[in-house]
Amino acid sequence: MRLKDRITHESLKLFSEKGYLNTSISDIMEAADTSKGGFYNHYDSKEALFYEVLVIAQSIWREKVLYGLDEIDSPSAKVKKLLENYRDRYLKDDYNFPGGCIFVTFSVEFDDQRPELMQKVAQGFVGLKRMLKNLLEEGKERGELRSEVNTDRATEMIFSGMIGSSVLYGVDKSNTSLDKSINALITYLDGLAPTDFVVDLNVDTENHLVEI
Amino acid sequence: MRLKDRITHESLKLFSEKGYLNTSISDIMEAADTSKGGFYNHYDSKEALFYEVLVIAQSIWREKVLYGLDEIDSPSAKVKKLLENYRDRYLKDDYNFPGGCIFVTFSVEFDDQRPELMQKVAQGFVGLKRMLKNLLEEGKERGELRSEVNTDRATEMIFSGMIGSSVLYGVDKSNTSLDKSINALITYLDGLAPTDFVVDLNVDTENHLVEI
DNA sequence: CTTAAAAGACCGACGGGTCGGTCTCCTTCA
DNA sequence: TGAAGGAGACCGACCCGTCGGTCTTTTAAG
Repeated sequence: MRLKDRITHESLKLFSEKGYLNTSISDIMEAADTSKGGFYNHYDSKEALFYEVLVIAQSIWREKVLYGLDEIDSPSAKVKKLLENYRDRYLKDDYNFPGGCIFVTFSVEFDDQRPELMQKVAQGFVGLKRMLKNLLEEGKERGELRSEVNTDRATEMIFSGMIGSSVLYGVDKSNTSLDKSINALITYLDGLAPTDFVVDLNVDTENHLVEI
Repeated sequence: MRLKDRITHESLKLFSEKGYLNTSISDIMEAADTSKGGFYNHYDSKEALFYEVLVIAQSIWREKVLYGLDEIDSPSAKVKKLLENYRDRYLKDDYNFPGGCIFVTFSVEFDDQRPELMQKVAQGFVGLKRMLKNLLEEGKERGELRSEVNTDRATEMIFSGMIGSSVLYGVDKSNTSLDKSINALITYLDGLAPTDFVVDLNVDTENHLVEI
């Protein structure tokens, strides 16, 4: 692995653990086993490194979270797969993001403080939310979601649930509690389907509508 | 306002905006209009200040978020009121927390980095989650929630939704989008009630069960 | 031998924290 | 009653370490 790649990769990990502001260049130098000269030979400044790392992080995010989605036709199954990927392939990815979701870390440390950096990070959030919204809309059109489901509110639930889950995963670093919170979102999504779609809703009692 | 109170109050605000690690004592000195001597006359260290500010933040949180709950008998109405308080009285409280939820900020900057500080913050999360769980359990026992509702999953949804909402509020600082995400949680909560409880579900089409 | 990569000495700014000192106000005793 | 004394709030110069960043020197590959 070339030095430049070592620097970006170690920065990715350190930023996800400590954030950008609290990671010093000496931290990065040590992790990448290099020196000031080695670092500044490849990057003009810490901020230049940030922008490059952000782009890399976004591309890894896409590769992890959107994995296998294009092989799925059903929009609601796509959302489900996205949540599973988010849980298993992205948040649990210790190799790239040992400190949890790097975008959440960035957004918390940059708001009120570094609006120019914040903006770049926020774009990713907007994109994810729009994607969720579009998938749910399309799922509703196809009859995969009940007709009275409000897709705006469902998007809010899933989106804020994803962000909240990753914050809480950072707090306790417990795989089982991450599974619980993402699985709650998946069950919620399943619950939006029409009753004749429900095959594995796994609620306490099954299908109370029939009982009425 | 005495100097010590000015210091704690300004620290509260600065910590909520910039976090603990990225707030310097000079920032605090400037905001509280004092000097090194003035600061260290009241606090032994920056960390000692942190613990005091944390306790104050928690007591303000309780006062804001639990306001009026003891006058309510119904557990599910308590959860609803809590969410409204969280939205209107806590997150929008610019006087004390101009940077949004201080606990989220702390938890993101401390995980992987300052476990001893993290622990104190995490206790608050545990307490809130347990409170939500207990209220939903009790609501279910009283028949305010449908019998097939899984209170564990419902707790996950509301809890992670609250955390996610406050992160996203920090990102865009928009009252309307905060309202949207918290209102989605409230609507979700309403949706857990038995059908004969539903009076203002305000979904797109009303009460599809009747139609069947 | 050339040249790009990497090393590390060095710089000024700023971090948390210390310390000698001043100023104000309250106590105390003639 | 009023001057002496003492306590503690507050000030700011200073300490040492670390920050991001620069620059010259050394290394090593072609």
